[in-house]
Amino acid sequence: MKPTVHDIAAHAGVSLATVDRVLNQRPGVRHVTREKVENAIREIGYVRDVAAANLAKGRTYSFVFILPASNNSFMHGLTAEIRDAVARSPVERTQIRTVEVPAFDPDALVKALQALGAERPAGIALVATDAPEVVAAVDALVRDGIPVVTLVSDLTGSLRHHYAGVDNIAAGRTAARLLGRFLGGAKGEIAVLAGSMLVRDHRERLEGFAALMAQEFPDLSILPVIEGRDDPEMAHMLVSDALSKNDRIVGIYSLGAGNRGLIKALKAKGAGRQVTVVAHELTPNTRAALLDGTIDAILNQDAGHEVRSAIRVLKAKADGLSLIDAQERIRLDIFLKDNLP
Amino acid sequence: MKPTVHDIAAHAGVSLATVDRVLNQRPGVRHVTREKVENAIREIGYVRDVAAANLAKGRTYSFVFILPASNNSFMHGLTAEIRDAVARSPVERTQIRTVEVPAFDPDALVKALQALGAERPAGIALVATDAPEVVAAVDALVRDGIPVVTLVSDLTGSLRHHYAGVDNIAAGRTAARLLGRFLGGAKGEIAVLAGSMLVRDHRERLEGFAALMAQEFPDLSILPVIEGRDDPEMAHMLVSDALSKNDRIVGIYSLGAGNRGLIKALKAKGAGRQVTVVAHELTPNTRAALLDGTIDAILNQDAGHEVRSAIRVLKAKADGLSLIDAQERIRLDIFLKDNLP
DNA sequence: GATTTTCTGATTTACGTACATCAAAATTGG
DNA sequence: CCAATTTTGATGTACGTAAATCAGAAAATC
Repeated sequence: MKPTVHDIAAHAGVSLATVDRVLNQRPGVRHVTREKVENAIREIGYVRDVAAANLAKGRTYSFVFILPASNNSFMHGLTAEIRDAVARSPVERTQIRTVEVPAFDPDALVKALQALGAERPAGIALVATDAPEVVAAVDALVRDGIPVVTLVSDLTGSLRHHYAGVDNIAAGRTAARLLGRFLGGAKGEIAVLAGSMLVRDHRERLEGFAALMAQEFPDLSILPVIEGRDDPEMAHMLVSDALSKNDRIVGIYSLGAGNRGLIKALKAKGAGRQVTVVAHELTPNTRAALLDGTIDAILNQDAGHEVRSAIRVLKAKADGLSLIDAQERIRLDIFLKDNLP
Repeated sequence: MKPTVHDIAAHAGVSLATVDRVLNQRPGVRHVTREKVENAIREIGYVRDVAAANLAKGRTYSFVFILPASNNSFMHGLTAEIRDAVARSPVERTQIRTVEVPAFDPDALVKALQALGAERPAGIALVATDAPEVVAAVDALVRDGIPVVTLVSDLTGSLRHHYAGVDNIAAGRTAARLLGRFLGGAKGEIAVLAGSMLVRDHRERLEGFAALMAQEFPDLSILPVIEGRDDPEMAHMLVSDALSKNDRIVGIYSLGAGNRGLIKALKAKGAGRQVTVVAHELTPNTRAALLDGTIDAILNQDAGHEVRSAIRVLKAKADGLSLIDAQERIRLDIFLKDNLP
């Protein structure tokens, strides 16, 4: 049978109350007594029954998700996943609230973080905007004992407990290898469509992409990055333009959102041409384009997995429990026509 | 606040005991009363607190995993993951036991299933061998009310509650597309190395592979399947032989285990040749080969995810809870050099 | 040695559910 | 209508932990 608090008490020769004081780090226990109890815990291999503990505490975890108010498919998907999690939340003793902040606006994010610090939620998940003041705000929360995880976009150099997102440098490298291999030794130029180079994940993807291209596919040269601001209209215009002006373009890497415009441009201009395309994020648009051959491969991060992972991590941190690392690793999904979910 | 059994009782105007009788389908409740209670449950949106319920029941789920006694890296990885799950099991109120049966032996599997039926575990996960008598044995268990999930290899036509594994036809198609695209329009022949065509997953992979090859890459022809029985020695010999005899081989699809032999053969013979290779299952061997360029892509199923998913599903079935479908979908991971975990 | 302060023990209630028992009420059969 | 039966109510205990109270013991202070 699993050992209980009573077993600890018996084994350590102390009372239940003392065991409780030690377990829940309440004051009023002499050092020697505390050690006796801790030894007993170790010796009989006690593990707290979290379910019973939470039942007793009547605890509900209140988590907050801070999201940028971006209007693209990926963010819509993300909020949908959070909604689903909210729907499940009563069962899991969690209470999840989302806060929207203007996108790419460090100050607004900092304000939101500071406001949250005052209410002391059981945990915070945020899509980070990469700026020193945000790092400082996050660090302040962490020092204050509030679990913080970054979602989708990380905050390097901060004390955040965990990052629930993909390795974007690896994603860029993977995209480069796919494009390079699919092009099978052809010479030519590669266009890169990004949202904005101000966003860390986009920068990182480009960095990985460019590095691997230079290293392994020297016959393919990368054109100056097209910044479409994740906007379909703008992407459409810019890509159309590039394809008309430059007929040496053999491949395109779309590392941001706004793929609707890219696809439209490809369908119009691509008729007579053979352009190999690798894009990010599986959405209804990119899925259709993959199936009809406009796009050759899609790199994806599973928003549902990210949200669930973030919640699991926050919960574990709040309870002081350990994680199954492999389970919390967010994978970079590669989708071809044939392995779509 | 979350409604409790007391709220149901108050709302339905009955006693707690009656609510309990309805909730746990105990006898002795008139039809009309039962309906009153059920309506109340629906109206106030009661959901049973599973943690509290299990605490009260003192319940521990006893699950059994039935595994083939195969000696390859994938199965070793799978058993390692199960071991990890066993280590975590006390925390999750589960008790997991594994049973080994001879590989590819339907009769042995049926015997094991029947023996288990007698002890009525809370759930069974099995790596299925595809045979009618196994289907019958599984169906008998399911009819008897025992949750059953298939792991890694499915049992089509059976009543199993769930399959925790990848879509092997899609895997074969994906392999074909990768090989075809990587070969970039080259003409030539493709060798296929399988374990045995008696195993359903291998058959399905081949089926998907052949279908897509024929359809989209007519310049690549598939050679008769090499059956290496998932044995490194045998695979080594057969592949070496094939490579020596046939210099039109430009690609290899290894859809089973025993990749150690394949890699050895490729390293010996491949020096002067350019053979594109897609293999299944990420193991220390295949990982090294991917990194050194001997293998070009690895298709993988995450054994850890499969095991955890199987346990979650069994638990949900045992509790009569619903699942998050997306979470239980086992993905086909595609690994290139750059996105290895 | 008396007094204050710091620890420790004993005990109780609570969380939400399961399960058992016994008595009381309602229903059914004859 | 009475007896037999079925249905319902009232109540208590249990699961493993948290948290609180209060009394008593031990240690520290003077």
